[in-house]
Amino acid sequence: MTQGAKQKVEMAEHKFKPVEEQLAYIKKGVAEIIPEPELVAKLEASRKSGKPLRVYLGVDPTAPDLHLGHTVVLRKLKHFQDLGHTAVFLIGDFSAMIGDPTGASETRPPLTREQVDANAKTYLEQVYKILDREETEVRYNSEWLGKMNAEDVVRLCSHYRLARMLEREDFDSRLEKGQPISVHELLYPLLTARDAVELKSDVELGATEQKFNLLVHREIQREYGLPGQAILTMPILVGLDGQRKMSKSLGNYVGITEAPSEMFGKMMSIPDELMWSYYELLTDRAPNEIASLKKEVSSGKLHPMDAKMRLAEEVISDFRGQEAAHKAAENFQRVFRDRQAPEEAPAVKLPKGPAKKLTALLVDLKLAPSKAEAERLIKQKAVEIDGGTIDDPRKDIDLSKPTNFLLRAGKKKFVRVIVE
RNA sequence: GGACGGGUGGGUGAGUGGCUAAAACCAGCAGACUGUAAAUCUGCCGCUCCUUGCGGGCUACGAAGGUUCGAAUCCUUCCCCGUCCA
Repeated sequence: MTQGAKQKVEMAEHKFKPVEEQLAYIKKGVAEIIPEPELVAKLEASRKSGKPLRVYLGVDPTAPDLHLGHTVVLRKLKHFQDLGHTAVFLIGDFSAMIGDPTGASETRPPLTREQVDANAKTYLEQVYKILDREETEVRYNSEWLGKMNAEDVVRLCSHYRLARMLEREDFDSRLEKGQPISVHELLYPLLTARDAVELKSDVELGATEQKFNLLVHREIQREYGLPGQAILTMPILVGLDGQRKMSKSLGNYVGITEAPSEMFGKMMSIPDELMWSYYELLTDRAPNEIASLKKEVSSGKLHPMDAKMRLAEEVISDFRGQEAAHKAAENFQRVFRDRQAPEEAPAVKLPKGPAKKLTALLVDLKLAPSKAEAERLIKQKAVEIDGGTIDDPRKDIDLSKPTNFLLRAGKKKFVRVIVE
């Protein structure tokens, strides 16, 4: 062995942590590794050769904002990045126009090019709150999918069988229930498999509901003469209702661009039991740390509310910084624990003008979606001005002279109204 | 291409001429209780106007027309979905 080659091997040995150590880090919070021995072998090979693994996560930019549910898998990708592997963030700008049928009980309306582009842009900015901007390889699947011609598509499709495709649960159950399935939906897993082929990935990450797609990707990679990627799935993050998966359409989500105090309030509203899975999937606390926290709570040493507040503060500081998170925590204490007015309610300046109906004012300030709803809120004693309940739906608010009051609608919504 | 079944509010789903802004359930919202948790209980849950009344107007049962004093309900055409046959 030459001097140089020897040196190279030594360097390689030091580039990655021992496989066992890596594996322990990788496994935290993971739902399933398919197949685990293969992942271990890949890690070993990479350590030996000094070549990082290519680990990718594909995301369809179907909505402009990320929520905590999305971050679970992103955090796992970040873990690989921390270990020195190559994180590939794939934006499914092409596949988003088909729409992933996963978990869908009906065909999704396809997105337009414009929507997809706009979403992709805001996605990336948010993704960098978790991933290292410099170290992340960002790819768009239109790069290759957009170039495929009919022949390429036919070829690709010939690698998979209909019966296999229909095995997947959402197709099967839709078929069973007599619900429509469009042919283009069958294409989704195949086209995204093309991504795995192009990226020559060693590992692909996804939520458990993506398992079927990821497995197809692995098989197709082999059909194209590549070693099949290992698959790593993460559990679905349960939403605020404690029942269903966190999703925007269900409204049980915490967006990562939301105001810290908003995020805080939402996090606090999760069922107690749920906080442990949030700890596991949304923080970097070690499993044994979480276990001991849990023990403290069940023994009565730690109040569940305090444990939850700690969680909320930790998660929020990941996205908004420690200071903002801490402020949100203080604000929460003040408003809900001590039942005082928030220190900083969003202030709205109104022009001087004639008296206005309270119902109209509530709508103007977006505290109610319609006047009918505003009237209901008032009748239900949900509206307060400077701490005093208003129950007269016909009340007029005098805006003809300078004034300043705190308007509350419901538990969470406050606005400071200022007329100068 | 043919035969049959179907399209109702955010969801499931009742309703076959007026009593239906449309049952019931779920979701959602508000209040009580609390730890803004959960559970529970109570109320609300299309929009709008005012004289806030078991008030008036408007919009709504795939779409457009029609019958009728009156249509989610009947008729015509169209669109969409499913099942079976080819």
